[in-house]
Parts: sequence; C-alpha cells; structure tokens
Amino acid sequence: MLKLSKKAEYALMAAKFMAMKNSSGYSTAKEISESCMIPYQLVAKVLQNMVKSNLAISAKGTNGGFSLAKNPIDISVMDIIKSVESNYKLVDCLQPKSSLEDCSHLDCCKIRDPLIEIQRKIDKVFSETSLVQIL
Amino acid sequence: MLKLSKKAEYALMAAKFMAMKNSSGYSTAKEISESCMIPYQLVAKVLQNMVKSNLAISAKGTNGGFSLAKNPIDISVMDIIKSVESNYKLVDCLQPKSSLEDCSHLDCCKIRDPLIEIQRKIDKVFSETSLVQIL
DNA sequence: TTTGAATCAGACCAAAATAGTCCTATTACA
DNA sequence: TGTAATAGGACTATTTTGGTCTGATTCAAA
Ligand code: SF4
Ligand code: SF4
Repeated sequence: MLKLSKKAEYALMAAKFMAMKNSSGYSTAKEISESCMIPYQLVAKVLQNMVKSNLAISAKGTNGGFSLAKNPIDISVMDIIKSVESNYKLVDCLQPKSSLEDCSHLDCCKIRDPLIEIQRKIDKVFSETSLVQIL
Repeated sequence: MLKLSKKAEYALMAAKFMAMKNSSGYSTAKEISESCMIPYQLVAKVLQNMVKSNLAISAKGTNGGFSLAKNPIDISVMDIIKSVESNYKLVDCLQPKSSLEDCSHLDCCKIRDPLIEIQRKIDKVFSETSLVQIL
C-alpha cells in the first residue's frame, strides 16, 4: 500500500531528535521514547539498527546513549529508511539477477522494466532528501 | 515497506493488456488471467475496481469483457494504483484535517510536514507516468 | 426461450508482514 | 558492587494482504 512503516517513522523521529540535540552529548532511548511517545523497546531496536548501519554511534553504561555518527547533511532519508527496512523495494524482482524465487511471474511479466524505472525515481526522492531538510 | 501490492501490479498488467489489444474488442477477465498468470478471481476484482474508477468499461454476457475507457495517454499509473488501493498514502495523517484517530502521534509529531512534502514528490512520479510509458 | 458466457458483489479464509513485548546478557560508570 | 544504559533474541498480537468461494445478474447466441 506504499506506506512507510512505523519503524521507519520512528527512525526519522529519532534521527531528528539526535540532530536537534546539537550539544555533543548522547540521547538515550528512554529520552527519545518519552519525547516522541514511542514504545521504548521499539525505539531501542530502531536505534540499534541505526548503529549497525553506521548512522549512529552508541555508548553503553551510565551516561551512555546514542548520537549521530555523521553530520546531518550527510545523512539522507534513504539511509535512515534502509537502516530499518531490510527489504525496501517497490516490487520483488528488482535485483538485476532476480530469479523465479523472487517472483513467479518474472519470465512472463510485462511491467517489470517500467516499474524498475519508477523505483529509480522514487529512490531519487529519498536519496536527495537529507536529514537537515526535516529539521 | 513501500511495496506495491499485488493488486496494483495486476491492475497495471491488466491495463497494459487492454491497451495493447488496440482492436476495439473487449478483453475478458479469463483472457487476462491466463495471459498474465494471475488468479482469475483476483484479476476480476481488479478489473471491477477499474470500472468503478472510470478507467475501464465493461460489458456483461457472452462476448462481453473489459476495455479501457480512455486513451492510454490519459491514464496515469497513479490513476491505476488509486483505483485498486483505497488508501494509498505514505503515512496516516495526510488529510489536511487529519485527527488523532488517524495517528495518535499527530499533535507531537515533528516529521509530518517534511513527510507530506516527500509524499507530494512521490505522487508526482506516479502521476506523471502515463500508461503509454509502460507499453 | 433456454443456455451459457460473462460481469458484479460480498463474505470468507489463510498466510504473511507489522507492531509491539519480554527477558536476559553485556558494558561501563560512579 | 550497584545501577544505568545498550545488545539481542524469542515471542505474541494485530493488521494487512492475497486469495477463494458462493451466488446473483446480465446479455447474446443457439
Ligand atoms: S510481477 Fe513483474 S514486476 Fe512484479 S515482482 Fe514479479 S516480475 Fe517483478
Ligand atoms: S507519526 Fe507523524 S508523520 Fe507519522 S502518521 Fe503520525 S502524525 Fe503523521
């Protein structure tokens, strides 16, 4: 239905939160959870995903937390979405070497190429929107 | 996960099928189903949706079927998607008068405006792609 | 006028994806 | 050593999707 997942929304919120807190300190998952009214466990997961994708860095223990790993201008909305959405794609056949396991229609499908082009354009929208544009 | 639904894919396939069959005859749901390897009942539903949205016209009874209601150049991918996806939208709060029933975060959400802008750009991609571009 | 080919309409079901929870481990600071 | 935090996995509940079934209606041809 072309909807952004809650995870993606939460990731954007968290990223914005960290970007706003320009003081170089850490933001904790609890802090973000309460500020944005997001379930704690969920935002914690999302933040962990961002760390894995090298968008954020984390510090354990007392006074620990999360902070952005790069300058907000260098983080795109696409980066954030991809950090939490393992398979972000319009259709199942986008890999150049997609097989019938990806989609049983692959060998008779007559709309694949145009959809790949549309995907390219949508990717562009997300890639060209930087975190600073949502501050 | 920002994926197109099967219904939307099937609608695009069906639209393309009808557009290709430029001879002014009708295409039947069965014909489209077999040609595109789509479950019959499903493509039938999709075609009915297209009729309701005035993208296609239908004729009942023997020799009946479906055919496009307009010139393919005047049908956008957006039209086709919207004919089958009752609530196509990136996030739940897009109506200008969205309420807390749409999203409980509405009054504390700090990413809404930028997402509305992104939605606008994505809409543009779908609206500016016409059916002729996928033939 | 009967038969059959087709759309129309709705309820229904199964499988998958999403959203959220729980529990335990690990790390580091005070 | 206690506490505040991240890390990570298993688990559950809810929603959405994809698909099926049944029956009614319409219309043309036999
Ligand atoms: S139906 Fe066509 S476009 Fe859709 S996933 Fe399969 S091959 Fe790709
Ligand atoms: S979280 Fe914000 S952007 Fe997402 S649906 Fe709610 S109000 Fe809209």
